[in-house]
Amino acid sequence: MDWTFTEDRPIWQQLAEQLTLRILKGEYPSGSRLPPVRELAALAGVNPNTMQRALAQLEQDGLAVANRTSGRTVTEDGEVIRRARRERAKSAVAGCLRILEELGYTKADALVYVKEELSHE
Amino acid sequence: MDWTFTEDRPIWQQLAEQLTLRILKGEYPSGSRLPPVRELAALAGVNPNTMQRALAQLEQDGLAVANRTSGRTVTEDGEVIRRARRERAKSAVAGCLRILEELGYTKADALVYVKEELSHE
DNA sequence: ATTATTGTATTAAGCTACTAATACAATAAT
DNA sequence: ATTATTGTATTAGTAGCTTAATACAATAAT
Repeated sequence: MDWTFTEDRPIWQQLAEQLTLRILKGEYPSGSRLPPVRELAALAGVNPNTMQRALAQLEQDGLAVANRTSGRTVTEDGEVIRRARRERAKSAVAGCLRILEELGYTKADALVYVKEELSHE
Repeated sequence: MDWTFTEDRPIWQQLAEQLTLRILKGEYPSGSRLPPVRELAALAGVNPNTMQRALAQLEQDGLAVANRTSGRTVTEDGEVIRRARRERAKSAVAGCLRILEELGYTKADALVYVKEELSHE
């Protein structure tokens, strides 16, 4: 992954999202140790404080646990991760369907549209 | 509509999106006159400048046209509106599918998921 | 015991973005 | 000609973000 950011939102939010994605993808498996804050910050090219802010978000989400001096690990609760995965997928689909509905697409229309997009992708 | 905002993004962006949606839905038809900046601002409960900023975005998108003292109208180019509709729908679907793919869903999985969401909605 | 590592907290500075208040400019209405 | 309406521009204040520099706390490693 490449740690690229857009300018329309705080970097720490984008960092949190990308870190979360890596966990959900299994790149940082449940129970595994995350690199130190300073190292992650260097990798992403941001200030350690900014990375710290992002990691604090992950902890609030229950995805990571900080252990004083032995670093920080991904939660060992696999269910938390699976739930996060489901929620992310569900909100993505729901958000998409909401927009299509707002635009006046019927459910049937929406499905056809999704199929179409899938076909020529 | 209710002009509600979240705190994670600039209000003017949210205003622009909601105004755009109204146009795409036909609430403000092609060629029709939009309420004055100050009136829209009052309706939405924001500062006129903030609304002005949102309207500037609509003009940049080609959806609205400002006429010095005779107010501001929705573009008369229906094609621009239809294109905006398509783009909005397409990006919604594409964004959703991108997220599902990132999470490891296959295309078949994604379709099943969408169907499921549609069924119990 | 000492040292190195790691997470956390604090303070400050620079910068940008958002919002607000107000003034200005142009023209339609009278 | 005057007035009211409308879009636009200017200025300023506030808040948040990012970075930076340090310092502290806890504990694993030696």
